Amino acid sequence: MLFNRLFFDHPLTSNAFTPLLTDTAEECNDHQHCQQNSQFSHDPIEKTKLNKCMRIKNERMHWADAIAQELAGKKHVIATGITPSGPIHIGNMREVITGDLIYRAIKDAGGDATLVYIADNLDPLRKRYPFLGKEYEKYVGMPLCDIPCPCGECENYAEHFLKPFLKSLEKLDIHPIIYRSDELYTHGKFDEVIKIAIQSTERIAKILKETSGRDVPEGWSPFMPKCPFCGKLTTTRVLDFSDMVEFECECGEEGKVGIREGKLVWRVDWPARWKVLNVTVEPFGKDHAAAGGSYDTGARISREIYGYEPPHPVVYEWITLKGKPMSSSKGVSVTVEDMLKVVPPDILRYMIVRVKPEKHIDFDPQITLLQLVDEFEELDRGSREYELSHVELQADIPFRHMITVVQIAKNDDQIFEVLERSGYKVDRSDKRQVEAVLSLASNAREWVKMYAPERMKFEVKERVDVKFDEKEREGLRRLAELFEKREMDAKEVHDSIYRVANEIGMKPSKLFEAIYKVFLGKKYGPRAGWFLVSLPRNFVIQRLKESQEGNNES
RNA sequence: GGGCUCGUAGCUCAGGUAGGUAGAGCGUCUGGCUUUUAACCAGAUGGUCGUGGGUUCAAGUCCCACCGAGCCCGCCA
Repeated sequence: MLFNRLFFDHPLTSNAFTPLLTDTAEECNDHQHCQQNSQFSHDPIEKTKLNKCMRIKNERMHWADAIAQELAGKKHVIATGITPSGPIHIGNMREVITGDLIYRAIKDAGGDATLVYIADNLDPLRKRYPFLGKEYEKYVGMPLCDIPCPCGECENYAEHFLKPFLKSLEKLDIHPIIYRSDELYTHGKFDEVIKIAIQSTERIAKILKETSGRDVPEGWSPFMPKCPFCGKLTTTRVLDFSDMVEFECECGEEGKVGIREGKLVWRVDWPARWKVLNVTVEPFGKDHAAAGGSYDTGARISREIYGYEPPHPVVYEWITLKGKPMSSSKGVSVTVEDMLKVVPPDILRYMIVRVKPEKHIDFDPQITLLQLVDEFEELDRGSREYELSHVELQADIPFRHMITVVQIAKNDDQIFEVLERSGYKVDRSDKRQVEAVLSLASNAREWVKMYAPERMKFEVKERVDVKFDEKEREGLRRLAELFEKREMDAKEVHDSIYRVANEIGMKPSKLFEAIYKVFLGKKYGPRAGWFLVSLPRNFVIQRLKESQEGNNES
């Protein structure tokens, strides 16, 4: 970043062709010189030196900044969009996060940008998905915004899936201007582009044929009227157009509707939208990117029909779930909502931030996810990755520790007590802090429930139900004494365990096992020192003493 | 059949529009802290850059061919 600014802030001077030789990049103060000269010099040694200098600009730059740099000098509208035909999963989410990152990068570079999200709620329901009841069969072909909500509580089908998604956007600190396509159409924003499309039917058909190599069917129209009788978009055929669209429908009816009663087919809708919203940057999945795919046809329609330069494409790869492509309809998916139940939002952002859009991501909610969390928490707070991932108001408590905490605490109050004892201060009068902590705790609790391997799960037992041998009792007794004597911090406790074991000639591992058995009834558990100080001190003392009861007393 | 994207250390990835001595994190190993337990510190280890050609004084980087993975070309976003 810094190097880049230096590079670009340097004006080209009049003696640009004077060789400027330096041994190290730091010594060079005018990279423009080096750039020019490396191209014209024929002396290999000189070239080497010059190029070495130029190399400096190849220092790590985040992909979002690189895109922003490429786009510099113009006002931008970044358009994202997802069809709310089912639960929106994290694969879909890549589109919006990618857009947001570019948006932030442009802003950070001092540019002007707007982020837009378009909910394609006018798209027809393609089929009755497995998660829908039989009664939905009759809605196939109707716009999503005209179909009743599955839970009966939202305005319509589209809103049902949109609501949790929009809420997730908030959590992810993504704030696009939100459009719903039914509003864009019915409010007349698309009037113009629809008219042009219908009038250009022949030319559009030709473009589609030329780019995708497919003949469009007889009587094809870029506009799908919505049949006022059966409410469907997919069953109508356009017969004629003057001011109104004349159509016939498979339901047997025919008639005329206005151009606000319907929708452009996807391949035309896309470029039309670019024109209407002045879109200049468009992230999209690789499915649209192939030759003859919808970006190709869209770009031509945009130029040739709408006279609009198509937006800068940003192609992103799919996110797979343990190797399988995500698909809500096949049940192979993790919804954004679900993921945010399990990890804080910055982790989801980081997952997208850390790799270039064209890189494929395989998602595994179990251990890999935890590694992702660790990696993020270890990240240098000043790094660009951290900056781009970071979401305001995040509790600064390691997730792994929280996993221990929530398994000790029985309720919200105890969470704060446990945190306090283990050295994390939370100002409980600060509502936002409290909220942040509870939200992280809820993530951890959910993660344990859903994905934790057995080894990481534990429960503090109500009573000791294990008997110990003499050595073990001795070790535990001495620990109890230490706890009684004074308060210790986690490290001290941890050290004491080793010391006590050594004092009585016991293998430390045996003492650790005994401790875990006393409290958890298992031979292993979270790091002992940190675990023990998380518990109430009196309880620890009492429990250690209880371990003395049993066969040696009788 | 046509096309798009990806292939760099054991793993995850930088090295994107500028050819110039192959990088980071994690892991692994070693050493240290009277210390294997879900810890910390220090150091070390690690790659014929998918393969084969070509251009060049110089190629992970540019060109061609091939291999492997995924996807698109069914108007369906």
